[in-house]
Amino acid sequence: MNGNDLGNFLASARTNRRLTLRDVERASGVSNAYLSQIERGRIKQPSPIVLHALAACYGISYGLLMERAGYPVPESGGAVEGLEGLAARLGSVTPEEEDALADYLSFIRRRAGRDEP
Amino acid sequence: MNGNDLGNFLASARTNRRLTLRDVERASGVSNAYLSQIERGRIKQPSPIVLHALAACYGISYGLLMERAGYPVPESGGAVEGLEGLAARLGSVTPEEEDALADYLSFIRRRAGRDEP
DNA sequence: TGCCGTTGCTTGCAATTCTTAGCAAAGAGT
DNA sequence: ACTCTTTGCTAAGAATTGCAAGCAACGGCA
Repeated sequence: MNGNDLGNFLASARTNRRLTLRDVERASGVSNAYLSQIERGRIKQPSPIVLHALAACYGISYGLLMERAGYPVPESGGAVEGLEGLAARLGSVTPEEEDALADYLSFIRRRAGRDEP
Repeated sequence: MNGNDLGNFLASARTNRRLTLRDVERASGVSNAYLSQIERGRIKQPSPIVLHALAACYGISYGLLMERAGYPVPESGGAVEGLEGLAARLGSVTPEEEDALADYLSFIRRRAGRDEP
């Protein structure tokens, strides 16, 4: 919809770990109100300090969050951006879930390929 | 004097290159007014985007400027364990596909079990 | 002397970040 | 019904970033 990217990413990272906004507030020090604004796209570029706290809370890469927020990242050329991004977003995945996701992606692409090249 | 560090660093970087504030403005896009404020310590944490532009202008390390500004610097690393297989299977993924996969995983988990993280 | 361009710096001002306080809906327990 | 907690979310404000405009001092040149 909107040019959001970081918000959806952080929202699914949180919900997939089954954490509430206040859980993350206690663990990271970022207020639940502010976190909600980030997830809903009201805040476009949170400070790197906030991103670092959230990365530590979710156990994902700080550099990846920097990239998602639109900040330049020292070393990343963005070559493997898609893979790490998805992995960080989904959290740990069982082999069964892995199979299901792979199948579902194939399904999506097959269906999309009919209307949209 | 102050707890300044970034300002003095940038000021000497500029004067050692015999550049004026307006030279740097033209080369980096950062206004001379704002540059002056940074050098004098009035601005404590410029955006990473500004730091990146200045680093490119002076030919110095962006990560170093981030560090001087008091931002956390992404340490190279940060791999997510257990997801290499999935990432290798799925290949590169568009943001839209990422959203769909994240939603689908939430759907799977909600349906499969309510007791297990 | 007067005039003009350059330099560093300050002054408003708009836009953004981030917090505290609080609201409405949903749920569980009595 | 009622009460209390938890959840996501919003409102209002303080603090900060960043820019356009302008100011005072300096130097060069006729």
